[in-house]
Amino acid sequence: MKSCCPENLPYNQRKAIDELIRDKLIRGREFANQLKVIFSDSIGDGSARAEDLVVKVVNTFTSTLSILNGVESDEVSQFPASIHVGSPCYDGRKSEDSGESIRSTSKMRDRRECYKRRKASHSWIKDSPDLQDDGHAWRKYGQKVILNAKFPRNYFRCTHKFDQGCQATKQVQRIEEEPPMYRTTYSGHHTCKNLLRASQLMLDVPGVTDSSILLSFNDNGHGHHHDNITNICDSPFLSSFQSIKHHISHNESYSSHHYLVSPDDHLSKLDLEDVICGVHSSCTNNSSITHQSSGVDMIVTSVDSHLDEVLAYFDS
DNA sequence: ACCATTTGACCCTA
DNA sequence: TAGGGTCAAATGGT
Repeated sequence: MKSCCPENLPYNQRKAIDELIRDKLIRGREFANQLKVIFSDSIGDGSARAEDLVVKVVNTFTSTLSILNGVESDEVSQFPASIHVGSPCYDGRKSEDSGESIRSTSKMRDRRECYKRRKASHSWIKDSPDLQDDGHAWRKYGQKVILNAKFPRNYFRCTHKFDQGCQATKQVQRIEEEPPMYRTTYSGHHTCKNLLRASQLMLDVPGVTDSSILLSFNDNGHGHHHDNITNICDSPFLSSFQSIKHHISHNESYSSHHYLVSPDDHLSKLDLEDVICGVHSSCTNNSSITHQSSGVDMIVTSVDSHLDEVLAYFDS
């Protein structure tokens, strides 16, 4: 399966057009988000329905961008099966063949065409002392011994990769023996129907629905490309979380790099789902996700009535 | 029988 | 060419 662009175009031109499409989609989503804010400020049945439609538009942009980010600049794309029926990469099940090696067969060419290494951007890291359920259904597809690492790395893809074309993957690696610590690297956002389960997990916890959520950011110094981020809105991290970006760019910070999201902000389930997918356990613990290329941390904390204590903790 | 995991092979990127 | 991400046949569990 090729890029979004006509195959007869040179690679760099196709790449440029793909970039253009991505920019247009991002802008479209921003406009839809702004429209959503306007509707959420209005009152009445009509505006409620309109807001619902705008939410659908935003989600369409988001899932399309996820697909495009999966394609990225690769010459060969990884579009989901749902829109590319018949691709040998996405036929859902391996086609049983003779015992003949795939070498020198057409099958080998097919495999080569569908194989592309995933890009490292749009990935985020979560360290955790245990392997909690993050609310998504994962299927393990590989394990590798990693050079200079004590423990093997495990590879997981979304269970709905084939039936819904969901491109989300994660890698899990134990990084500490005692105390136990696991590093999970997520790549790609879920576009499957299971998407809401993670945020549901958090928001279903008694007492969480009526409490605020604190988003804390800090540049942990591991970034290579953007070492001096004074305005968190400029961080490439937030290009993955446009609705959060919109919210914090229109609201005052509680203190440096701390933003409070209250239930009144109309930034509940749908808007926070991407973030919570990464840190759903924040309802009981403080967990962070780290944007891999920029080195920016985002911490999501349920605040309850202890806002001052939480802020003091992060400022210390 | 069906589905998930294991594991060696394959193949891409740096 | 080494390292590591993915594939897919073999295997195991229900």
